[in-house]
Amino acid sequence: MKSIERYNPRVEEPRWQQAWDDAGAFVIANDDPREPYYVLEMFPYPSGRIHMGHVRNYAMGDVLARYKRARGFNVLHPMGWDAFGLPAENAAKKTGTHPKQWTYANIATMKAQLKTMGLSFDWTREFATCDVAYYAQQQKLFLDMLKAGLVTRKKSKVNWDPVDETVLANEQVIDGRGWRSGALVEQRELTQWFFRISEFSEELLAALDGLDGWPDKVRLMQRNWIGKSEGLRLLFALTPSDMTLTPAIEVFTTRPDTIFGASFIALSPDHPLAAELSAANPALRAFIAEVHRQGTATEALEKAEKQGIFTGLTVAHPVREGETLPVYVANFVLMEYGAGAIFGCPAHDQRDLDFARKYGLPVRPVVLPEGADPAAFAVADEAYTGPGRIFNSAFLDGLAVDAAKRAIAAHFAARTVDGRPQGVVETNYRLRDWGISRQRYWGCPIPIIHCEEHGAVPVPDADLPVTLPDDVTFERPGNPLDHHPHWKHVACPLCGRPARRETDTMDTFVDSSWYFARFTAPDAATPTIPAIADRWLPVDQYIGGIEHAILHLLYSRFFARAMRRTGHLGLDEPFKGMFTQGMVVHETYRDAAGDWVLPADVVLEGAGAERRARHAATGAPVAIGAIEKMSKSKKNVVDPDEIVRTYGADTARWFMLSDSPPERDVQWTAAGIEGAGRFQQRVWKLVNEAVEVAALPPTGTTPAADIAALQKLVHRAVAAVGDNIEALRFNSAVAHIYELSNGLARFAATLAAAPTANGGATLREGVEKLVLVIAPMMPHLAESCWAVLGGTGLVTDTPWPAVDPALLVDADVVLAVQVNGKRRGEISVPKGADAARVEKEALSLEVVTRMLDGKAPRKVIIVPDRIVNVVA
RNA sequence: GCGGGCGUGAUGGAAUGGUAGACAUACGGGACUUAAAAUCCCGAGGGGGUAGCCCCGUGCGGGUUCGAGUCCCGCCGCCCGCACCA
Repeated sequence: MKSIERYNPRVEEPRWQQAWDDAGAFVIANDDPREPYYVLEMFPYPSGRIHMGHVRNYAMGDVLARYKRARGFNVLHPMGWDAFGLPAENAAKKTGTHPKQWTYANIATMKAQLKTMGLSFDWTREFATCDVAYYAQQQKLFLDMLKAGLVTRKKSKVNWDPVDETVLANEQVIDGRGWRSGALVEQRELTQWFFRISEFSEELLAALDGLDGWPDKVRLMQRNWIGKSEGLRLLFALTPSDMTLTPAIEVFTTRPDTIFGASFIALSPDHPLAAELSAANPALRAFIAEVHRQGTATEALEKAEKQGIFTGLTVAHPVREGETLPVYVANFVLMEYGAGAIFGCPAHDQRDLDFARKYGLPVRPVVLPEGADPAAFAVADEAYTGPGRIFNSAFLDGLAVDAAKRAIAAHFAARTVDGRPQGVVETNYRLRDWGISRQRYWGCPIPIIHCEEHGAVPVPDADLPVTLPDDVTFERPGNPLDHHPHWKHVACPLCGRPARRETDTMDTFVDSSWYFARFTAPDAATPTIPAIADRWLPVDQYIGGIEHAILHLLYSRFFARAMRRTGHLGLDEPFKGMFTQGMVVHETYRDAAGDWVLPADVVLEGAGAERRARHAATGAPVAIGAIEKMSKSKKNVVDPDEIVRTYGADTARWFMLSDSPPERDVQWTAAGIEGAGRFQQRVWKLVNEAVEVAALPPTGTTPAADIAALQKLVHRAVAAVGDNIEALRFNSAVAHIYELSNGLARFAATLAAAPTANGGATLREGVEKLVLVIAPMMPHLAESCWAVLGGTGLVTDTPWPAVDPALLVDADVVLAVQVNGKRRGEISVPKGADAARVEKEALSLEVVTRMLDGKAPRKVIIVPDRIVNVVA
């Protein structure tokens, strides 16, 4: 047999990419009659270069897209760029390159990199969110949402960096200082634009139950984030009354059943009443200022001691006649949640207990754990928050917690304070409105004009889009749009008098909250064409990182609802299936000086405990460190370009999909990628050999049983690979492909020694199917093999191989025979054999008779076609 | 603190409550080679036995079951999310 040349991906891969391009293989039409299927991977931020995390993400999506296409679907598989964001402005500050230039150059680089991976994207639908055509539509959406009452403008507290003159996200505040400037961060009240996501709190929560194509973990994270809690809004009358202040203080509680144990009231330092009182109370003023100063250091909050200051006010105890409760301002009460004030029941809330112990307030247990002695039950350092019966509580005594909540709610509903019901049942959510104003240049301008007379006026349709000016400078701190000589000076659309353009831009999360819809009609003159969007949406399978489990996915779910209200979409849930992939991790290496070393500069020797590393160039020893997420800072990165150049895209894709389950982290290793490369060569060799062996003059006939065995192997593998791809279990699909190719190779070797006509035909058929099932994962190799096999057209246009169900079942089955639950032997019986026969055969096994030692079995359990268990 | 997940050979990992370790990597042995690489074949959870076989084994301790890696309870360890949410 002639020797087979090695498969050369460097030649073959570009060739097939060109062939797909020429055939327009992945350009799809909205009106294609085939059933639509939408596969989407989270689009990348154009940071500069593709990394291995992208490779893994897109490899997974591509397998599914190609598989579904082979299954006859019209598959939408688009790609674009999440292109607005701060890094572009930082680059501008550092290198002087304009954000636009920097961003589009990065896109060009990364697109070229993606092209070498042979991904089945419909590139005709590509867009970047910084394209004017895209953000123009986003401005229309914003104005429609404003009209629909889904946008508001309100004051809110923000982290303000006084040096950079910008708002910082919580993550950008480190130890109370700006991450970039190092300046002490201030809390400022700014008027900002908000999307009213909280309007949908209940809906967003309730709909999670229906998202059964999502990981439970993500649904749970969203549930917690929305944070629903049901309780009572309760009024406490000031006593003695002071009408110059307020008649009553309002609190929110989820534990009204513990009201008899209440021993104080605490206001948030941001509570209006606290501000009012502080005017005449320097100590209180100082306390509030101190809390604000500490407030920004989020990290310190968890350890911060419960602190408070007595305001001098007291309120009447609502159920203990004649008693009063002191009113404090306390550092642990948040203004943003509930009523910004609480009542403290120290016996049954840990924070209240800590506070009460510090300020010597009474601790009165009112919930008795099941079985506890009411006379002896006491609370020391640990509050009791569990279930039980109410005691020490007059008319609530003896009730369970839930019953007591209802009873006390009814009690307060029937009473009034200041002419209002004293208690009102209320549901609260942790979810707050989404503040989208950013004092930055490289984002979507908010299409509003501020007029002294008319307030915030929407930019008229005719004046849209509001485009970003190119001539901006980044030398001065603050927002370049604000510094621009004339951009913001415009006339009021209503009165024509001088007015000021809104210079804030939108949070970049807005851009990514509806891009999936835009892909369905990327050139439309409206944000979407609803009929087309509704045909494609929801996205059948969305794939991306777990880091977006909350914000991005929640914002997108909100946007779908907002777009439905404004007539741009006909559905609520944007993503039917969601999959969160694991990270790509790699060992870290450090030299003697403690500097990180790139894996490419490291030579590894030995195995196990003997494993050593040294520097490739110098030979100096290098310490092998922890396995961590690939990151530039630790240099434990492998460049996809390098891998594609050395091994080819298919090998990189194959390695990313094999071994690790897709939801878990995958460890990149040199051995792993080499193994994947070897498999690529093995398939190539097998296909070429099969063609030669099948063409050899026959010397006999292969027994029917051997033919059937191979066919079974092939059909089972095809079925298993399909099932596994559908379930996104790519690692299991890979294992079945290995089994298939190993089986085919063994068969080919046997046939080479004694060629037959029937064997040759069966082998060829098997190899053809192998090629078709590896195609979603190694598409270039599959095309090359297909050509060798003389297949018609491109694999890309070839349907998934059919499976003969008859070949998936056996005539005979091997049953494991257990004695007392331990496997002792096996019997082969016809499939579906009756219990009597199975029992007879099992009991006649030598090992079974020996174990039974002449006694009759106590019981024989037979699971048809699976197992026999003899209980001795 | 609250919530969730995970723990299986040297390693990554398979396994609808039904033959634990599929498949791969690394390793050992062999074939081919002057040699190496590549390739192919064989071996392999631990222990015992010439062998047929036997004992032990999925973090630890219990339980349910004819049967548990899988279900339940309690620990230990690691990872992730949220975090003063009343």
